[in-house]
Amino acid sequence: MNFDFEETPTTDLFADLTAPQQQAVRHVNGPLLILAGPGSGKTRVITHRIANLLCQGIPGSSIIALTFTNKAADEMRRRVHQLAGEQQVWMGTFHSFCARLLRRYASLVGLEPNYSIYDTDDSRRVLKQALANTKASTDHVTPGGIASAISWAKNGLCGPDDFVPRQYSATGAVAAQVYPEYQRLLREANAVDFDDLLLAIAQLLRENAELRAEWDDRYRYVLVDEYQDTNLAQYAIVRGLSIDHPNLAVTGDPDQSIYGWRGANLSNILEFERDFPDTTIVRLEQNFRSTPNILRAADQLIACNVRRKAKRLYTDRAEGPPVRLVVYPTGRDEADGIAARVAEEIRLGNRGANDFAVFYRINALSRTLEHAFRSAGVPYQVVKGLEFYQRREIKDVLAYLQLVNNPRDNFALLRIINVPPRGLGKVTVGRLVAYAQQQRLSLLEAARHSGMIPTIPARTANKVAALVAAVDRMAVHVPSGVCETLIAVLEQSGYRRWLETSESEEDEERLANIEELLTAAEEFDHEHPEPDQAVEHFLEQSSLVADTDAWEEQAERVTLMTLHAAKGLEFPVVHIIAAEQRLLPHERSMEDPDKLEEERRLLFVGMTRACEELQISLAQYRTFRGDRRPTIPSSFLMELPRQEMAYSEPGEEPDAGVDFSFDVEDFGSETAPPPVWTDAEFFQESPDDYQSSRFASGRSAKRSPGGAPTCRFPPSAFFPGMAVSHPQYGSGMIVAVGGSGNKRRARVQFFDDHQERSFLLVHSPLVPEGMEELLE
DNA sequence: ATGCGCCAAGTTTTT
DNA sequence: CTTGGCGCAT
Repeated sequence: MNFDFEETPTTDLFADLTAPQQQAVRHVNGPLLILAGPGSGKTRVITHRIANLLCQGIPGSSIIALTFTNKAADEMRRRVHQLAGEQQVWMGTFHSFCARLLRRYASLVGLEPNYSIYDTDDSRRVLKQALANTKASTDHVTPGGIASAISWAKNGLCGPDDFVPRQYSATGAVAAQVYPEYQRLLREANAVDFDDLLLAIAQLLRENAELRAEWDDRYRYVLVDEYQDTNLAQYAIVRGLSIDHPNLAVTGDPDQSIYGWRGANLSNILEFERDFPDTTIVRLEQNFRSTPNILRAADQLIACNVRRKAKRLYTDRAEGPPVRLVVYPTGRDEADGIAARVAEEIRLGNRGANDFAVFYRINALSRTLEHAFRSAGVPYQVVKGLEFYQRREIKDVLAYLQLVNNPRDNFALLRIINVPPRGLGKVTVGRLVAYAQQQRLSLLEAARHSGMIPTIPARTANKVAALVAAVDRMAVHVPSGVCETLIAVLEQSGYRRWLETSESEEDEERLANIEELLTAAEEFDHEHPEPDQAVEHFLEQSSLVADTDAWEEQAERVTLMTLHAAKGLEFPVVHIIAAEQRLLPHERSMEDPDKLEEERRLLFVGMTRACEELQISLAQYRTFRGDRRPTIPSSFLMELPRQEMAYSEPGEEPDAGVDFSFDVEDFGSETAPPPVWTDAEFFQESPDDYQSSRFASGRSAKRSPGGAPTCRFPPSAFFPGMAVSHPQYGSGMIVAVGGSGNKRRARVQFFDDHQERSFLLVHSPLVPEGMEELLE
């Protein structure tokens, strides 16, 4: 509103900002790199800067702000609105921006404007079909591996013909073979996958100079949030929009880059200054979020990374309670312990449920937590990556909508051709597909001709014809908006009746979900008064929203989410669970140093979400994939400032000076009690000592005379049941441990010679299985 | 063609 | 422990 706008004096935009923040907000022309540490008021700076640009008389329509998540875009929009009123500024995700642009230029890349957007699940089906069509050998490769190879290629701007597989890579070879067919199938169905959205626009901007100049001119001020997470395609897009008018402002933090697996290229931010000459660099290093205790721990951890821009984090805040490290006997104890602690704080009235968050590396770890919180009667919400829009019934119904919007969408038709069941099975589908291929028709067109397909019996052809007629009846409603079309889909497809007549409770829930979808559709219609493109835009939105976006900030509930989902958020109290080898550095990221650094950044992101209290925990035994295994403490724990942290076992006061020792009787007993680490044991070496002893004593550690530890792992890292290897005796398994501290011993059964041997752990060259590579 | 049941596999993170 | 894919029996 104009009124608001004028009531907000320019000076207010700079009030309560630090000097560096003001500098960034004031910056108008030329490239700007804002290196923003966690909690440094980055969003504030971006929104104030947009408001400032508007104050300078720059039209909102020439400003574009690109984010990675809808959540970030919504937040930005809300805050800019607050500062400067309703604006024409485009604020949205890269994908939604590209989707919109691609509608306009669809024909330039062989698409029609009503193209479908396939999510990962849909893309999988296409890939499966492509694999079948090319008869590629699937030995030694997984569909997932091929999918990510293709995705990787697209993010690196490699089209199907430029793809050069890595040598000696089975997956690469198959991907090279399948990629063109995969792409052909997508185009045939007038569909794109997520990566295509970026790829297509990047290529357009690169190859079509006129078009590039037009959009560069249109968006003279470009802002990119989380720049450290951009991949090559996104980089090309940003670059293309910033050549004639290089008023590009990016914010990011190399230490918070956690999407390398998705093709994010850390070089984009590390080399921004080289790419854009005369860049102004602003460093936001003051942290307004966390206590110094938390900050020091996070800072010391991240200092272990090599690929980074050194950065000093500081805060004016007062010291808080020490960061806690807690060891629980099992994963269940861990969950129960946290839930109990949270429940107690709430009961005492110290905190509300929404003050707490629990982070974990993988979604699978949420189950135990959910169970614990439910038993403890603590309200919680799980922020899952895939929820609503991935549900079968939602995807089914949306597939009808997709088919109606894009009649060439073969995969949508394949999905719903027999849902609800209408007697059209594999055989009929096969005949339709064959006919469509032979006649070069879309599947729906082929279905229209079902009566003329000799291989299809008349009775079946009638069923097919009925389906086609139903789809046609749905299509009639498209101009009237999403809600009406959706209702037509539910009626004409028989989907609603199918669920209604079902006895199962599951189907009842599905019906409820569909009602929810209808509500969303209604809302959408309400917000988008022009009904002609409503269905298309609704589909676009539903495929580009993640459920992370549905997280309710204000709800009185504990938040449970993955470390990835936590980025950009903050909570008074944060718990990070399962700080264990193979889980927190995830097992698939342990060998590659770059990936290991990314895991470290992930933990860094998690830690820096905490404002007042931070607890990192692990379990000695964890049940995973059905079986219970002893764990190895995360190597990252060795990189924290252990001397100033509070270490405790559940039930113990922090730093209570616990001293557990094992009886020798425990040796050899099958049911040995879980191993226990004392503070002293666990934190035996400072990081520097740890590193130097690691690298000084090579693979076959020699016994040093003075009694200094030569083992490269703390004695407490070894448990009964753990697989270990020995440079001389090969691999074996620990059958028992005893003693504590430097006297802790392990008895190992070796597989090679079937002998049992006993070791004084501090001096042993024993290495936990799978950790050998870590030692170089 | 449908539905059931078994076996197998595969599990990071998300637009 | 889950999901999904496949094969068999009806």
